[in-house]
Amino acid sequence: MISNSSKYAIKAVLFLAIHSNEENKIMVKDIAEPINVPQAYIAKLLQELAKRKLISSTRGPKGGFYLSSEDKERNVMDIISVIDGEKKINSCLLSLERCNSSNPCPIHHLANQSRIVLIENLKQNSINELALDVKNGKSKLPL
Amino acid sequence: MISNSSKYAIKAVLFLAIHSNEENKIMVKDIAEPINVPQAYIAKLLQELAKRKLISSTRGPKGGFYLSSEDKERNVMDIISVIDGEKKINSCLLSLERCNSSNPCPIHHLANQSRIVLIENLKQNSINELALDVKNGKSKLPL
DNA sequence: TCTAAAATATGATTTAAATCATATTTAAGA
DNA sequence: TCTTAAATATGATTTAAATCATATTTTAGA
Repeated sequence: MISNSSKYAIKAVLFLAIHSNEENKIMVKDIAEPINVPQAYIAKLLQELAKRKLISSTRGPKGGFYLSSEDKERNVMDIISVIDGEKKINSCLLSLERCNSSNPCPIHHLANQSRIVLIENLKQNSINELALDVKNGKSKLPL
Repeated sequence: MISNSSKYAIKAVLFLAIHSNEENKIMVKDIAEPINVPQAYIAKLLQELAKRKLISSTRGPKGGFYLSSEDKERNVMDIISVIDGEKKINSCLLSLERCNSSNPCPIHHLANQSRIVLIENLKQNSINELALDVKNGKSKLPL
């Protein structure tokens, strides 16, 4: 339903939201360890996120990754969509191609509503709001 | 969150609920095709389900798999628990070991309630009830 | 303009899940 | 009791996801 890669990407973006800004960029090697993801792996994901404009980066000395203020207005579903694609999270619990509300599989009504709620919730808060929750003690690190 | 194996197992059990009973057992080869799962793969899963007493089977000529009336009182979560284990579906969306309501990760409150609802729903209906829904046209095949 | 430090691009390797193959055991029926 | 048809047990292979490795490009600062 959600890949490991997406989970790692979400962790990395949240980490950047909490610790970075335009003036304070962070290098891959300083991201990997605190979020418990192998460095070479998170590097690849960060590159993908940067290419797809969900995070920002600059090369060279003093370079690194960070979130611009626009980046911080994104939400968690944006990240999942980029890494996993829309199809994966939107698919029926049994991965049936034809299943939908007018042609429901035998467990459609057990699973569908909660998935819709989940997706809605994942769109509800901006990355910035989630980072503020951490700063206000409403939610906790480490990732 | 839910493995392919669990999805296949659920499909097989629902198929048996709809088409089998003590007097009418079904062979692996007659299950695989209608539920769109490779035969050797579903065979292994059915064997596991039988060993764990979620479905019934007899060997030899006229043998096959079927659901006893007790088997039909099981629910979908029972199947997931046997195939994937409890941990997988109960884990935090970010797979954080420490995340829980009193120590919530940054997206805990976005994801937790819908997961609880999903699990509750998957326990709510017996396999028999789900099969009746199909017979009454409330839900549809194929799987 | 040179050097070093960073991301980027690309592809190789590893691992776990999914899939396949087959010898063994059990039970029905001739 | 023999044969055959079924599940069972076991392990091998394949595939996709996860992970690792490295040459290239860009940029800051000397």
